[in-house]
Amino acid sequence: MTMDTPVPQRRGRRLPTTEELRVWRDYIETAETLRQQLAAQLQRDCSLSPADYVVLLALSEAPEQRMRSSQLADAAGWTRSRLSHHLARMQRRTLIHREEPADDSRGADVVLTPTGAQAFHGATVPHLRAVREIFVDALTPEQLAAAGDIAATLRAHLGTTR
Amino acid sequence: MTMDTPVPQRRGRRLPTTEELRVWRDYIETAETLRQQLAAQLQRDCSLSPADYVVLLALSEAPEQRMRSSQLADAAGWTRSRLSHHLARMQRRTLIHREEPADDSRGADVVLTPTGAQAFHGATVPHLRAVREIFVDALTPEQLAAAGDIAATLRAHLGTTR
DNA sequence: AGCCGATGATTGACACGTCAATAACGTATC
DNA sequence: GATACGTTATTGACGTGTCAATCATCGGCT
Repeated sequence: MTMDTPVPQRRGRRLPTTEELRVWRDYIETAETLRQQLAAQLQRDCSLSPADYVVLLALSEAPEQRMRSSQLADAAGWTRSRLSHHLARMQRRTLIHREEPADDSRGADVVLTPTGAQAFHGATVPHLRAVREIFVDALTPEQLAAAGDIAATLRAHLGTTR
Repeated sequence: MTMDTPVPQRRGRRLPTTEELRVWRDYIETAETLRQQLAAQLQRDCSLSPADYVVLLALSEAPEQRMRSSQLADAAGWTRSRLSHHLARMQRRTLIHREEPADDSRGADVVLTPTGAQAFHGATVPHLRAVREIFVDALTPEQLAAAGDIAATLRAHLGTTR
């Protein structure tokens, strides 16, 4: 995209160098491309979005394949709002349905339907295979370890600055 | 650190191990979190989205601060459709406007407005600073180099499989 | 009992992105 | 110069995500 960039540096190295910026863009755009590829594969082969997959995975592993809405939100690291919207869409496709629990009728129990369970089981192997092909197989064991290390470091750093 | 894999593996190591899967999730979720943090910062401080920033950057660097729609799409790595929608939104906010070029009136020239130029100039320093704080400063020079290397490897691998 | 603040979830408006269809224009070919 | 084809860009429908507002319920307190 940019070959050289006379970016205003100086004053105590406040801003990234062009090389640092290049790495940043490579990092973020590559991750985005991978996410996108995986999503396309999952959609094409299984008619599921990555978000669908996350929900179905969590429910599949849950006792009785049901879960409180708020627990699901925490498990996925999602906003309640986001989850609510997404569950509405999934319910339209009968992948899940919602029940009012006996103990606290503010909450909602999200339950995996047979359709949802079937969709998930059909999706898991192709999805994992795609992860292997697109990510794991591309990297040497050393690179893989480094990738894990970098992600952990970035996460830890996020915790300190926020 | 852990070398064993208590997951249904075997049959020619077709699927990722749990460790590989953990790294994958860390990788993709961390990138997503960073993207999200940067977007929030840019929105809060400058009322711009990352997509706005990409467009404004490209136009700022273009001769006469104008560019063919298709070139812009290529530069950003976007679909024409995506660009079209986004330009419509940006035009509503008077960050850019469109003109019909003389030579080929199928095309559209996208032009930076004064408002757009001002928004970009106000955004660039805070944005670059945020990139430094959230990404560059978190990593050692070795990790940064490794991140660049990994991204390049993944990109190269994508090229071969697609 | 009645109020009140906290909690769990939903909703509406809007930004963003994808896909498929379409419109408008250029270009070659006969 | 009319037809056919490829290119450039836009549009509409829809899925997805965010933010702020809302609704209903729970639980404690007086």
